[in-house]
Amino acid sequence: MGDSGVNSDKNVLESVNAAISVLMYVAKQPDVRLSEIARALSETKPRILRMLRTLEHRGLVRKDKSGTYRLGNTAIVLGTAASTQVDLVRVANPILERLGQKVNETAFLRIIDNGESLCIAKFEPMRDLRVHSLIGRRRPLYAGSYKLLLAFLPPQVQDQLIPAEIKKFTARTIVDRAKLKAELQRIREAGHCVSQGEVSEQLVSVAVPVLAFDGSVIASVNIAAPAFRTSDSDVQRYALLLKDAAKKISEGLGW
Amino acid sequence: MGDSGVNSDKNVLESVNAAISVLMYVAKQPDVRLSEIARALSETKPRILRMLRTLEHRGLVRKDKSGTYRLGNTAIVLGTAASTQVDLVRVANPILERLGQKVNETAFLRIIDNGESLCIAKFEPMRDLRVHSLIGRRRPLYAGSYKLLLAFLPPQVQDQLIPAEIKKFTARTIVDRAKLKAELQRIREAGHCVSQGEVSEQLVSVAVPVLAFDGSVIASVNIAAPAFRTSDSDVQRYALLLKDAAKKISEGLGW
DNA sequence: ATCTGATGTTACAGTCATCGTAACATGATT
DNA sequence: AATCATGTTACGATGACTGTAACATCAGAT
Repeated sequence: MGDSGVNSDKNVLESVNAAISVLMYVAKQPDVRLSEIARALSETKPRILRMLRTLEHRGLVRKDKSGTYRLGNTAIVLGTAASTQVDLVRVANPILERLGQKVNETAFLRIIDNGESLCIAKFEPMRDLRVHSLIGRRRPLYAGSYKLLLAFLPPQVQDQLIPAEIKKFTARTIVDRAKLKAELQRIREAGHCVSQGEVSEQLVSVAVPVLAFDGSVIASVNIAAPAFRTSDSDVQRYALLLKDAAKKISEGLGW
Repeated sequence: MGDSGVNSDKNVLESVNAAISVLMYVAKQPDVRLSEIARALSETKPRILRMLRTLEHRGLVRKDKSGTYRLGNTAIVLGTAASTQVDLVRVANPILERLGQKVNETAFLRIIDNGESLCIAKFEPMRDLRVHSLIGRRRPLYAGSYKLLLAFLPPQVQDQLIPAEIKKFTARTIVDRAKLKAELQRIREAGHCVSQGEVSEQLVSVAVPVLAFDGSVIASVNIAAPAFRTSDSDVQRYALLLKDAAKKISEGLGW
């Protein structure tokens, strides 16, 4: 694995790395105080102060009058530039939007990042009751429809990524390792994944793989919807629409 | 002014600051090589390498197979979080969109950042010929409709921000200092600013101030359009619509 | 009003992370 | 081959960064 240790990666500048941690903490917890950051990251206050000053100097964070910090203008500039530079997101966004509009439910895109499932693009429909989704949210790879990404990895990598202790989100969460592996096999054969309340009781989620130019799975497109308004035929329809969307994204990536 | 020097700000971590420079360079110049960054920033290659490795380790940049760097997934997460945290952008975006849809032209939001005009939100209509706009683009404060922000600053601050040598973008650019100051006075009285080809020959741009809760000017809303399809009455209409949009944004900020 | 326990801030001296040099590796172009 | 780019590794010197300690400021409690 190479980077199995705590602070293993070589050639990483410690102070820069720590500053990024501060930045990401502010991203996750807006309107946070210096002391809270120091506590959460187990750092000293002077160090955090110096880092916040540096980040503020560049506009990445902004200090409010009340003394709390939140992200600043430079973070917006950065994110906008990133959206145009990360092919996957740039290509997927309009396709996700059309898909989501069509089914009038939440659609999103997930990738594997650091052994977790990470949401990097989304669409939410304009209706009162809808599934909330959040870019940047991380989820375990073994749960619900997130497991689709796991299913298309080599078995030995799967084994490494499935933890010894599987967290039981709901009564339907698959906690048995053997059952999970069998389910992964089934997903690979079916080419899509359906989760009926495995992570949240009342939610149904369908996922489908997005292929890169070389045929490898690089992401998943998902639709998530409240169970009460999602019939079996809806699920079937979603799977088909998702496969179509995934194909379009793949093509957009230069398949 | 306190921070008038070149590298004046105290308590700024040099290595973190330099790493941010690398990050922002990648944001501006996608698919850039290590050597080019080192050259552009006048740094040594090993230093840039260490910084890129650190940024890559956190997913802020991504190294392509060809050895070039571009922004990574974490930058997207960061930017999305920033959009929801920066009040001005969050509030302005939907209002900008409605405004832009209505006039079927490009609308954007600008603030003063580091003595320049910085674009932090935009809307572009879906039509073949439209004004291109870019979040993160910086423009001089004295030119075209960008000067609206300058107009509402105290006179002595204006004097500091107007450079000795004014760059002549077009034949219509106001290069005379006295004329510029007179124009700023006129803008303040009128409450809006019209630029007819002062920055780009064929463009008309109208701008209006956005007030913060305390009545200070914190941003400008602009509409930019090709001159040939923009009549004087259009300009008048834009000014009114802009004032309406600016008022809505101010209210959204808790005016 | 005084005390208490937070907060953010400054200063400083030690040391370790960070730096640049130099040497090497790799690949493209002549 | 030879040249001139590129990216990479190693290592010793040094100064940027660190934590400690002391101070400042504020809120709440007594």
